[in-house]
Amino acid sequence: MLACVRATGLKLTPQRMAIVRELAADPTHPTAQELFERLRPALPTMSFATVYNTLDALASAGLCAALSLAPGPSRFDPNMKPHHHAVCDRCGEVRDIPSDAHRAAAVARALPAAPGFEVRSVEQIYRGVCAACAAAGAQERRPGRASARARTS
Amino acid sequence: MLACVRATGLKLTPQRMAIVRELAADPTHPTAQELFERLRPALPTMSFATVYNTLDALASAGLCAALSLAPGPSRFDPNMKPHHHAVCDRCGEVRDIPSDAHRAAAVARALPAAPGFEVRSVEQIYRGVCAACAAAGAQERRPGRASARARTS
DNA sequence: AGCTTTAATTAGAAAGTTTCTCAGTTGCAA
DNA sequence: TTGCAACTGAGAAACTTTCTAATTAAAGCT
Repeated sequence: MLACVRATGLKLTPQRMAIVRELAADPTHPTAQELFERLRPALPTMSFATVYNTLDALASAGLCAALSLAPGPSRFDPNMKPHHHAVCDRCGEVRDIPSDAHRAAAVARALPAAPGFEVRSVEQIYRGVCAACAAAGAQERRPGRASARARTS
Repeated sequence: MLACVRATGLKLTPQRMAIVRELAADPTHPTAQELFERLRPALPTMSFATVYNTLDALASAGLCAALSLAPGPSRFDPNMKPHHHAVCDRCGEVRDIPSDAHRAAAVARALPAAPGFEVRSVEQIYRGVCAACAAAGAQERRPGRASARARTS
């Protein structure tokens, strides 16, 4: 993945290398804040804005994806192969779900309900409760910004 | 819908009636800010927090859905029937897409890739460019928080 | 290696979004 | 009608993201 960064014209700085390495190794879709805190010991002078800038640059270059699937901060996904996501309404955890290859072929088909809308990708969102939250019981809620309203559609 | 508000134990205040009426009549998935500004002429003393509180209460009661499908503020959806969404990567517009009834039956099926995850709903997200943005040309971007990184997966 | 160009980094401020506090008000069940 | 619990309004606070300006550093070329 590091080689890809160069290939897109982005400069290979130590901060970027660290961010890319950390993100590529992490399947849990970390937030910018989480990455920042994990990297702070190694790069104590790195600015928080650099994490945002870098993730934004990576996403713009098509090297990672920014996910906004639930309230709260964006999460970043190093997996650029087509796939779906399972989102926990309690803790906000996002998990990859491999997509059936045959269904991915439906991408770019016109939407009868939205004439003129040019579809570039289709993803499926499975909303529910992850195993950990289910085990923790019904009274638990994730700290901070999540609440019952995290449920959508 | 107003009757439903009472039915869930929520009190029927003038503010709530106005918010519910405005939201129910609007298929464009308005943000809290948009609703607040539209209602301000009629309810000039209403607080912005009241709009958030009310929408949160409605969503918790299952009378509307809070959508977080793209960067930027949450959008609210009065349509509680199962359906999908088309999201414009440029302007952030969200449009309803009716769901095939037979596919909705797949809800609650276990996910082999995420054992223990209890699926409560499945929705499909079509990402792309809406007709208006496509007509406006490739150089246009939506104001504020959107950018190329709005693309996900 | 040194120079140049250009992009990236830092730190902090600012903007935007959402939640919280608390005093005062009001819907509504009894 | 009365009392209680829930709601509202106003502002502050917390959180997320973007921006600014000055400095620093990477990449390509000699």
